[in-house]
Amino acid sequence: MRSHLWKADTVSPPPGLRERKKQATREALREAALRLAVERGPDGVRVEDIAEAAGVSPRTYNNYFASREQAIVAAVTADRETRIAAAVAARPTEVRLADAVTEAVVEQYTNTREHEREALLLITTRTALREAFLDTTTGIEAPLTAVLAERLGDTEARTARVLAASVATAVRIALDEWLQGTGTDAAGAGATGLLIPSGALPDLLRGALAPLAPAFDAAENPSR
Amino acid sequence: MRSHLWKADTVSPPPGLRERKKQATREALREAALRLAVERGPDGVRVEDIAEAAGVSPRTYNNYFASREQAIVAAVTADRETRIAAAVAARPTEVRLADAVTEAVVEQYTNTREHEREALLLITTRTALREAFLDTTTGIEAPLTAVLAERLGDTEARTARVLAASVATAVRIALDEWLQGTGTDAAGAGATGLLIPSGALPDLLRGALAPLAPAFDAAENPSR
DNA sequence: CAGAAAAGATGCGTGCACGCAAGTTTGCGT
DNA sequence: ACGCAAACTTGCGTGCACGCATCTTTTCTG
Repeated sequence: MRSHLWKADTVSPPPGLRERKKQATREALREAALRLAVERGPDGVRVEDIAEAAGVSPRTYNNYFASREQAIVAAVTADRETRIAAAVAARPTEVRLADAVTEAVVEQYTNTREHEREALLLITTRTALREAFLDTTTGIEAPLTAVLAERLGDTEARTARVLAASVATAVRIALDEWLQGTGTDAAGAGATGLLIPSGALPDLLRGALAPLAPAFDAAENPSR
Repeated sequence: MRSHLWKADTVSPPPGLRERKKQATREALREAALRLAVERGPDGVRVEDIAEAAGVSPRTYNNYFASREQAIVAAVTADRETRIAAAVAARPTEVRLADAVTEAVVEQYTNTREHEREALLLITTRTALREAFLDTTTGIEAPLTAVLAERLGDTEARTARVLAASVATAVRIALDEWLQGTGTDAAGAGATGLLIPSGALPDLLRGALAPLAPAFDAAENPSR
């Protein structure tokens, strides 16, 4: 149930009651996770607490999230992966694909709400939360693969998947460097006045994605 | 202790007694894990059993491996990641870097001993073991980054890391397709006479790594 | 409209997985 | 040779994380 199989086909019948209740439960869990983590500190929240706040049992919690950390970071990333794919799909086909992907990633990772900055600050203070946050980048692969396959042609399905997965891993590297720069547990924990310089993140993302541009160019124009 | 920080500098003083005992413990644990998994089936082995067979406590087991599955697959992969990096480093610098990496990967993933084939068959029967096996590809990044940085020049450290991580993720995709082709839990569990067609793996690996070749070429010859 | 099938929620039991503290072993410097 | 620091081992307690079985809710079909 946690593995969300994403399909490029966005025209689908309106979801039924069961599907709507599932989404509502998922959102309730991740909002509760983040709210409690911010209120009590990340160590003061147990799965039992989150489940109770969301009105479900701890067993149900584990049907949705495999760990405490996953729910907390889910509140931050909130479907960012599908938004990245949608942003790439929305760009005109004459835009260089490598540029389209890069700008979509930069756009989605810097349009942060105030609430999210607070959550990111929280995430930097714990190793398990940082790892879970970095792990969310794997969610970029499936939706982006679908968009790239459509753009490159279905015969390039393998290429689409490799390129999409490489984008995900480049994003992970950029975020890892970014979070390292904000201070690790040893330096960042308990530190006061620490701010996340989001101005640096676009440069890190562009720098991490740049080495992949030739691969995108070659896939887009195989005759060269 | 589980995160093994790999250094390209291979000339180092001979390890001390403590280091040798750590390595011996790690090897004892992974050999015990695999032996017990083969003897009793993967579901018949507990961490307590593995620890006892290796002569350490369960707590010590978790100092070395974060899960039951990690020890089992560690017996299969057995430092393959460092061997890949060493194989790339050993190739003459006039060999195209993309080719060097591809051939090193293919070589290290197909030189399998009979014992390993038995373990791979076991791995295909359980989802958790397959996921853990795929996760081992992340270990390719650090050693390969060091080799690529040396080859491309230290100013390209970021590029080296992105390319190495992309190789790791391409290998993961190839292995995922390969394991899917050998049958999933539904089809493979309990199936008799199922063989892993290792002849197909080189093609899958080459196919997965091919889209990254232009990125390697551009990094190797930036003036073009 | 009613019954069957599918999917979700939950309790229970089991096996972890990890932080912490205390004890032991190894390495290093004098 | 000895003392101290670093690293490792281990017991203990706590909070999971998951498989299984059972019950409930939603969807689908005749």
